[in-house]
Amino acid sequence: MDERQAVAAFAALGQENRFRVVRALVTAGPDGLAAGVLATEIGVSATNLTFHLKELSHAGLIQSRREGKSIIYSAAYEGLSDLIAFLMRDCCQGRPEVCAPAVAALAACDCPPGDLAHV
Amino acid sequence: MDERQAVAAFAALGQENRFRVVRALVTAGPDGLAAGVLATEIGVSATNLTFHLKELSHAGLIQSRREGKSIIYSAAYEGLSDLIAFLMRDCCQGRPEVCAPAVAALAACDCPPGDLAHV
DNA sequence: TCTACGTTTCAACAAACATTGAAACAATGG
DNA sequence: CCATTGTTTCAATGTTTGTTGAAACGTAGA
Repeated sequence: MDERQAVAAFAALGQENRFRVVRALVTAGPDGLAAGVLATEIGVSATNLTFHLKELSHAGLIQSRREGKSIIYSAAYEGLSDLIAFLMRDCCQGRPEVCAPAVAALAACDCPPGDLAHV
Repeated sequence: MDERQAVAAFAALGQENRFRVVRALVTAGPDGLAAGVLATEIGVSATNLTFHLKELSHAGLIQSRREGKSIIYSAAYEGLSDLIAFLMRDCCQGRPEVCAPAVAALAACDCPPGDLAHV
């Protein structure tokens, strides 16, 4: 991930409705959510949602697939983790004041302990 | 850090010039950089820089102090690490696909090894 | 106190973004 | 094949954001 992509991703997340979309999709997991469901969940019109979804998709933070009449959106885990990684790489710069607290956040994360055994 | 603050921080970082300011200030360390130095380094007018600095300051990502004629800006490490922590907390949600790669980034970070011993 | 320097404020403008409603498109079931 | 449901496209609009130049402010040195 280069600077341009990172800035685009930050811009995508820097909008309330889009941020909520991402959160909803991450929470939903790999199965994702249909556009219509998302629209009601976020409380935004279908038209407007489409606009934001395109924005997020372009930023590489979400992806979509068709399933019957519905279009199912889901979080792009790779894009999200790339962003976290980029932010940490870019901001740590040899300063534990920045990245050490992130480690604490990691501990608070709900991931199954075994999956992080290699830490 | 709540959702509103996080979104504001993302929006602040979602602009090329502001992103570069933050990177320059993190790189500069706690001593920070004078506004004028930043302006030439980023390649932006003093007026415009002030605009972006206010934005970043409002988002809690930088801080300033006066030193003689100059105003010295520096990174707000707490704000930055809060943001990383928030992103990880919010995005991991029990999914190691997201946070495990962040751990790898941590390993790549240049922090003095001893400071992360408690990981 | 006068002048120079570094920075910010202000007002104006252009560009980008978010939101809306109507219309079009794609897939399904009758 | 028609009607229905779910989603997107399009054009129009209001709002926010980024940029600019001139003017003002604060500090320091002569």
